[in-house]
Amino acid sequence: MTTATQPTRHPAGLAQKLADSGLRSTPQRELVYDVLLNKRDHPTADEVFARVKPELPGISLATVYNCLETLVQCDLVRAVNFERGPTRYCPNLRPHAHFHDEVTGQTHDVDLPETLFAQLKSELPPGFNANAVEITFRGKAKSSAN
Amino acid sequence: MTTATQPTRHPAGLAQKLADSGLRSTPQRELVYDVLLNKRDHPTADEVFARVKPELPGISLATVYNCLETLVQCDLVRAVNFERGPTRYCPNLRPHAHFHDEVTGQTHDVDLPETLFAQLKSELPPGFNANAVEITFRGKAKSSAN
DNA sequence: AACGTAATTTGGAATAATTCTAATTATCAC
DNA sequence: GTGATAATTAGAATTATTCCAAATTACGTT
Repeated sequence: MTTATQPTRHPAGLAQKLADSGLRSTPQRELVYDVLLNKRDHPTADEVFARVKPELPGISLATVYNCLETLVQCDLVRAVNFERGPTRYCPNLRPHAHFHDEVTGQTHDVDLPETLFAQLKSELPPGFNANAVEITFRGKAKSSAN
Repeated sequence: MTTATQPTRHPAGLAQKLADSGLRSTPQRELVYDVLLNKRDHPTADEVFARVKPELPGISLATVYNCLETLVQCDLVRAVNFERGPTRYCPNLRPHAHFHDEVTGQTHDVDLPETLFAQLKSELPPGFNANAVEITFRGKAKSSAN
């Protein structure tokens, strides 16, 4: 597999979004972002590292952590945590919840209407002001969904 | 503060619930459970350890972890995770969400109608069968609520 | 094209929370 | 009381992540 054949998937917005935050575009950051866009299975930092290394053999795990953190900071990627497991990364920016399959260990996105998030926030007692809501399901999915 | 004055808060159900699971009642387990019932501020294992040690100076941190795990197994306590922070423990068994105050770091229970949990589950695409839903809010609370 | 400055990357050490292990101790049924 | 089994203990080990200081790279200016 050569580098030339794969489309550059990131919407070119990367360099722009980075610049907006006063950050530079680097091969490492672009590649990490590409990897997240191209296989949206909520990989861990280790998994991203493994996917990125063949393309950029010199990259270090610390850099993968740095890049992921940067992408989260720029609102290009979301960090997803489930119980005490390693943090997973998700380039889906639409409002959605996560479904953790107890059998396969896989994580699936579940798109939800924004009204539902709003409704949830409205259930908060007075004085509580939420700027984020996270919803996580745990259970079994019928074979290979998503 | 002496030991004698505090009421034994656990509903005596502890020994029973433990027995139901083929487990034994021990001073360590009772004390850990008491501590959770008496100050419901979602303590970490370390915090539970600190609260328990004055009463039972010989107790070890490993035992606190073991006891907490046991209580979770018996459905007397729920483990609560927020991002990568240490696991917190919550004896509130009613259906509820958690609100993490970004300013104080405190965690508050937010009771929610069961209908809401049901409604959420009904939003899942066909083939997804959830047996648990977790809802977490992040934001600011007006001073000392809860 | 070379330069200086600052951001970024790197490898390895350090940290934090938790789990594991092997030995000791406590509990319950008889 | 005694013995089989479960629970506790102290410390080592593990896992995911962050920190650090040094080396590299990129960018804007000449």
